[in-house]
Amino acid sequence: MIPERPLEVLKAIVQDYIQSNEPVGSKSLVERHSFGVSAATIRNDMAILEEEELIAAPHTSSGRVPTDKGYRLFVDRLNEVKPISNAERAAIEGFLSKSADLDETLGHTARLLSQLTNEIALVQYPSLGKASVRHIELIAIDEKRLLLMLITDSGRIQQHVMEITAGYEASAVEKLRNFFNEKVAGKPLSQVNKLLRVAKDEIGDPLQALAGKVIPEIALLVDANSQEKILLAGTSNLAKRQGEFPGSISPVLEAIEEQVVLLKLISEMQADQHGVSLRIGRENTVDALSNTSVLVSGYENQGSEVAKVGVIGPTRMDYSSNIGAVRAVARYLTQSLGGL
Amino acid sequence: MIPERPLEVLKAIVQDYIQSNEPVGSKSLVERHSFGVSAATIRNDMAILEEEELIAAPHTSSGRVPTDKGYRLFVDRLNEVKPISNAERAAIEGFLSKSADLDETLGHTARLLSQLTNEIALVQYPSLGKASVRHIELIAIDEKRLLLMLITDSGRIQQHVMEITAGYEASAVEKLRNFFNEKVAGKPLSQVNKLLRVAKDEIGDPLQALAGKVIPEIALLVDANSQEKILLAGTSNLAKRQGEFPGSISPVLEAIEEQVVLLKLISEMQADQHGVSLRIGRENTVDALSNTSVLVSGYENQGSEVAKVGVIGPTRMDYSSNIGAVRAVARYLTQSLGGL
DNA sequence: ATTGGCACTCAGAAGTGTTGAGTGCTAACT
DNA sequence: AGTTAGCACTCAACACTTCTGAGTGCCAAT
Repeated sequence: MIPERPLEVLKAIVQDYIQSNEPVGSKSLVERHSFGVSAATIRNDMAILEEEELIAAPHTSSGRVPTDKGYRLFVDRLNEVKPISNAERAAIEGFLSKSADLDETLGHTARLLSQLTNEIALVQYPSLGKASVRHIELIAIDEKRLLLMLITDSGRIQQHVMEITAGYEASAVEKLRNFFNEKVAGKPLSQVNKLLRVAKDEIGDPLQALAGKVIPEIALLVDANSQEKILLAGTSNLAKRQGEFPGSISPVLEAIEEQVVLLKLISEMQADQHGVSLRIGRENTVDALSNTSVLVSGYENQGSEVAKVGVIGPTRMDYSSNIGAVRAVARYLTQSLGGL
Repeated sequence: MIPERPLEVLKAIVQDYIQSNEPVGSKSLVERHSFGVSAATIRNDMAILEEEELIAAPHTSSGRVPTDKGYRLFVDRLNEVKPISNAERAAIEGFLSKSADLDETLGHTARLLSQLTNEIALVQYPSLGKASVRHIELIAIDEKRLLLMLITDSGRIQQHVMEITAGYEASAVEKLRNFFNEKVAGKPLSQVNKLLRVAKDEIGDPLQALAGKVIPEIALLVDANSQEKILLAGTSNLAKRQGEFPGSISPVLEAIEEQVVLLKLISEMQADQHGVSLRIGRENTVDALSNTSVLVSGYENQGSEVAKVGVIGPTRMDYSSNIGAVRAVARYLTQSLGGL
């Protein structure tokens, strides 16, 4: 077991390093914190920490830098989550309350979170899961075009304009709409395609042709809905803060633009006691992300967790603030979705 | 007047410099191009060019680099626009043909252009201008929520979900919709708010209350439509290519994220003989952009130019390819909008 | 257990050659 | 006239060295 003071020292090292991005030495530590002991004593404590591989020296006889393991211990045992400020709270509430539908809400959330943390924000689209159809709408825009809308109970509204070569009756559209809604409203998305295919044969002859054209388009909307997808925001933060990154940032950018990899990664992550889940450095199975930490929290809709929201940044990110921000945003997002 | 060969030399310098990002010297010039004369002669030509401030030396006795003026002459008189490749054409067509509504189309366009050029792409939303209402739609989602849609003849579809505290009749919604469309369909957006406000008083009593709630929300949609707005894509290209930029890139990022500045800048730009408009380096009135070139082309809707699309990159961008790409994308965008 | 003292280490800054790509100029050549 | 070879000159970039200071590890004294 590691005694108390060395742990305090670790905490101080992490904090100083996050702030300065410079390896921190015993002397500057005693200057900036009041341990009530001398630098030499701190050095002894640091020797213990190094023994435990919680800190490491970039080169012989330089200051120390926390290892992934060090950050991990810091986050799990030493770190108090900093609650977001009132100004931030106001920003979140103001931002999210303005959003009308799902796409807008998620887009706002991503941008908001990236501004709050100065990191890259990610927002996963709610998975198909138990989502079901609330409503299907068909609108005749003009003689040759039909607007299709699919509204799910998760609040997502999707639309698609389709061309109709042959003309059609205005009343036909309305009949078709009612017919579709009768069949699929309230049904889970996963069943819609099958239901519609079956329904097609039941339909009366004057509508049959039109229905044949519309149904595949609805299927496309449903598929687009079930596609797992991640929204990113603030990638330009990376460019701005590039000096804080060891090595090049291009591989990082490439990795996070690779949706599949990212989806796999965050789907593996399960919330811990803070209500968030964190992968530090090499804990990420993705090689290009070995210098970054990924921090996510789940958000809910209809009472069950549907997807994740979080940030990606250098391992030396400000965990206190970021955990607070991600947690708060996830909470407000859940709340905001409840109202859609 | 500058004689022919020196101009050829300038052309070669620009091309080599764009390719290598290194100051180019007389010797490497004769090696890579066949001028049929010796390096010494080229040096004499370069002296002329330097006299004219078309090229400059970053430091005494190093290779030369084109000045803004040099790029300008190159683009105006020496440069043949490289037509886009078949593969690129296919990519554009494939990409844009898939888009359903305006937002989607513009989003795709921005991403496409940034991929095509490896620069930051910008797409300006069509200005209100002569756009008019094609259709207003009201859809009852459930007892307490109403979905508002505004479809303009520029193909833009906007939606907003509003909460209704008091209940309402299903038929009332339909009546209201018909009423609204009667009043404003086909009318210019700029008149919609006024028309609706007047119409409100004409409406029968059972609908009055509901109309009173809906009309302000429609006004919001109209306003959102008239707001000038720019879409950016590929800002992470900057991070990847950062070595090609002199100095830091942060100010550049900040400048282009400042929509107002950017809007002012591109609204000043008028197409030249290539069908595109180009500001090179300090020709941009914005200080932070003195090392970048802004290249835009107008795109049309309903036969009149509505807004601009283009790229931002280092002054040493590949003008040949980029002009081709921007032009092509603008043309396809116009075409694609015609079909909405 | 803590501390002052001290020898030791090493990255980074500052200073010192060396090299080579590149220039500008002149005198000779066509 | 325009072109060219030749040559002295410049200077960024690189390699190499020296210097410095923040930092360590260890030990003997408290």
